[in-house]
Amino acid sequence: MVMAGDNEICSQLHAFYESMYGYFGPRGWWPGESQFEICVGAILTQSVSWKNVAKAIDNLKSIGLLDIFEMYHRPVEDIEVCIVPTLYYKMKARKLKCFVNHLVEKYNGDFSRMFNKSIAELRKELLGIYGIGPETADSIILYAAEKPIFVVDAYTRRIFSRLGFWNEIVTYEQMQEFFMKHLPPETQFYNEYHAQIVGVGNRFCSNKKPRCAECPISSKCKKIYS
DNA sequence: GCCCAGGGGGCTC
DNA sequence: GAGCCCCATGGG
Repeated sequence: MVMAGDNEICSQLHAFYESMYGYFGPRGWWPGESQFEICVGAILTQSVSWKNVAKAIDNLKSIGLLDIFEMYHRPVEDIEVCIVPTLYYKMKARKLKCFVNHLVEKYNGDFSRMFNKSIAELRKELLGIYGIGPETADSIILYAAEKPIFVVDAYTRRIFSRLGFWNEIVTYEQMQEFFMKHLPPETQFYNEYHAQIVGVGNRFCSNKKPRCAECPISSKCKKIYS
């Protein structure tokens, strides 16, 4: 972790945000027309880019499976064929089933009931569902439940290690605490901040082909990869 | 042909 | 509780 003062870190984080927002504009996250679609997307995007998830979501929609009770009643094989593009499709179909089972059997499919609790309680509950780890739980809390928790991911790890804030072996919780300590807990701000980071990660900061020269925050990077 | 992609579960020690 | 392997496809 860096040794700079908290105030300095706060200003740096805000400056990064301004640079990214200036480049991309509002990103309108999370893509999804319903809370259920957001949750499905959060599970499907595990370890895969959104492009593949979009195909899978379209497939699910086309046969009416992007519906809580439809997904609850239909066999897992129906889900599998729709989500092949998202990698690990057999496991992810099982994960979707576990999530929808929980939602229906405990809350009769009512998200407002499921989300009507503190962030800490909701997070603990989500982490108890098969297939939901820290990042997926936090994505659901922020984007579906609209409660202020900062979502971090592989892009956050990579970008902020290249910016010099930590090394790559930092834990998920360390990264999350870092942002939540230095940024005000506002749902819409956390929403947009994470969306901006993913934008930068996608376009400029891949492991294969970094494009630092065009990246809106690369001038702050300590390490430049060519 | 090879590498890697926005995680998470399960096992080992 | 860290360190591995597994899942299993598609694009650059």
